[in-house]
Amino acid sequence: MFTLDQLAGFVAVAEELHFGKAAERLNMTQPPLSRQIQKLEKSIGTELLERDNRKVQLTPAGTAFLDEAKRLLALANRAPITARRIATGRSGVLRVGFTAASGFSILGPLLEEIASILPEVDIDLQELVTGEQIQGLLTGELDLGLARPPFDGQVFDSHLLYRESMVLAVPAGHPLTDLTRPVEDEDLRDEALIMHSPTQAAYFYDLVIRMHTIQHGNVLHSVSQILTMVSLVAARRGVAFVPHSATLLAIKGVEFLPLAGRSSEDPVELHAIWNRKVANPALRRLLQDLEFRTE
Amino acid sequence: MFTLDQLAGFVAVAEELHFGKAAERLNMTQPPLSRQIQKLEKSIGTELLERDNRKVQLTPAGTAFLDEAKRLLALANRAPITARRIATGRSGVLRVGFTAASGFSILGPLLEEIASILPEVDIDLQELVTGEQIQGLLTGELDLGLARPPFDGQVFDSHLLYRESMVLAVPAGHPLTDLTRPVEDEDLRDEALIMHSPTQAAYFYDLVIRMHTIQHGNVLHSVSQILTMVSLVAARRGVAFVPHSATLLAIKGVEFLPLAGRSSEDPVELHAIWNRKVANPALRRLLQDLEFRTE
DNA sequence: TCGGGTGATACTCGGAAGGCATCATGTTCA
DNA sequence: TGAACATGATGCCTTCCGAGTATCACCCGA
Repeated sequence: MFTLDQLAGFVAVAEELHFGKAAERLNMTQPPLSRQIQKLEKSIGTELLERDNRKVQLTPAGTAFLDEAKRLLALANRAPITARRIATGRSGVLRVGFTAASGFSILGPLLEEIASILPEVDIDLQELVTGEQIQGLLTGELDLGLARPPFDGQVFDSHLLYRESMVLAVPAGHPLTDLTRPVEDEDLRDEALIMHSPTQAAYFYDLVIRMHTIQHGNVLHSVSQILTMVSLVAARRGVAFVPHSATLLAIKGVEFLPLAGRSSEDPVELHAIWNRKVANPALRRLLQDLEFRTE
Repeated sequence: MFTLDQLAGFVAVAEELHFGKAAERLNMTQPPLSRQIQKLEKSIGTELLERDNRKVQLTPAGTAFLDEAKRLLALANRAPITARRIATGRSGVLRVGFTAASGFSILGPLLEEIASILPEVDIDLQELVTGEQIQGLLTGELDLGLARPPFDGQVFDSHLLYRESMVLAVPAGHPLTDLTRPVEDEDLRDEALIMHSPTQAAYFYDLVIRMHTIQHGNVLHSVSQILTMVSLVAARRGVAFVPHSATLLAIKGVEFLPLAGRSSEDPVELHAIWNRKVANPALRRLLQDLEFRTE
């Protein structure tokens, strides 16, 4: 049987793809690390890494094993924490990731609901973008995420929490506020636009691109946080597409206008997502009580 | 950090509720087991077992930890097995590229055969032209291609899957359908011809150029997809040389006529090709079982 | 009070793991 | 083309961990 140290060694090498750097990261020298990996491979019964004298690569088996090793280590890290929590009278921890935007609206009520179902469970909250949440759910550092599509249905199960419309954030007193009808794309032809980052906020970026005709010359900034966008609007730098829940932000000098077209059909989705391999007993109980489907 | 042996020790004691019997089950003596548990508790930071000199009981923290420990051990047992399965090719992913034309005919049966040889291997299919397949095989993004010559025999190994003839696709009711003999090049002197793209479908283009005398003034379109060609024929835009397997396309308003000369000698080849440096164990197993030659 | 049962402790020894020095091999650049 | 460099593997030494044996400490019942 292998040891957890060997797993940690393997993960380090698999991530660095370099024995020396991995050894450094593990605060040890390279030779014992080499031997660790050799022993691990021997006890597994198959090669995990392919090393010619120039570079290190994962074999297919190694790729799969890396996944399992990470999960194992995450579980091994979490188990003692859970035990200690229980020993001190609480019954566990639920680590929840959420996107900033979900914090404006659903997070509060959801937490209250969780607290009523699992009164003795500590809830550990982290604001993370969807990509980071998915990473966390994979490694077991997170139990539940409040995130936006897309995510891999093979690995994650999910539950649609709610849908909302997009609205347009404009500075107070802006000419568009005089309109008595929803804002059309045409109206924005000459407006400076504060856009979402296509990498950091891909979901919103894609949504807006899909539903609206954007004059690219008008785009001023690419930002990843809704709050930042609204702040920039308040600073009269331009207008911005934001989810309806952003109207709950009481920021002075910003008004929110309805949009015409498909943006009014609640296209913005927020999902609760979790790893299908639910490891945390508190989460399992929560999903049952909330009647989210699980398997 | 604790060790997996300590976990196994803890699980044994937790299930037996007796150090001596647990030690026996683990093929060891009782004293080291006691110390194992002590160390485990120390590294966890909390008591897991309550022992007075008469009996052993789980603490609440111990109960929760037992759950996690079992899960951990199960995972630790399974991970090497999974890795070995992948290494021996019994499990994993096989990425297969295929040309659209091969999809009409051989792809279905081939997939069935692969599925029967490698029932637990996921097959990832991508429709790609030969050039893209070769690229994918080089970068390792593809394991197996169903493609047409030419390709570099230094780098790729291949196996001829089948040969077929070229036929002529003509609109229904076209005068040529009245012929009782194969179509000669002469017959096409005044026909509008839908040709293959010399860049995107070089294989077919070269084949036709080599085997037939084409009146270049007659060429109407250069397209890369067999399906597109047949559709254009159906739209009565002209006639087209297509591989025999295209007759399997049930497109209305198209008839297929035999060709005279070398085109009737099955000149169209479809090969399975793969990188000589087979990296994917699933592929290695497949090639062996299909008795494709490898080195 | 004594004997049986049970978990903890003391001591010893073998093996495993880490560090240092060095090797083997492949790459790069003058 | 050859010398310096980079990188993973090996040999050797030392340390430390863990298992075994023997024994202790404690509780219980007769």
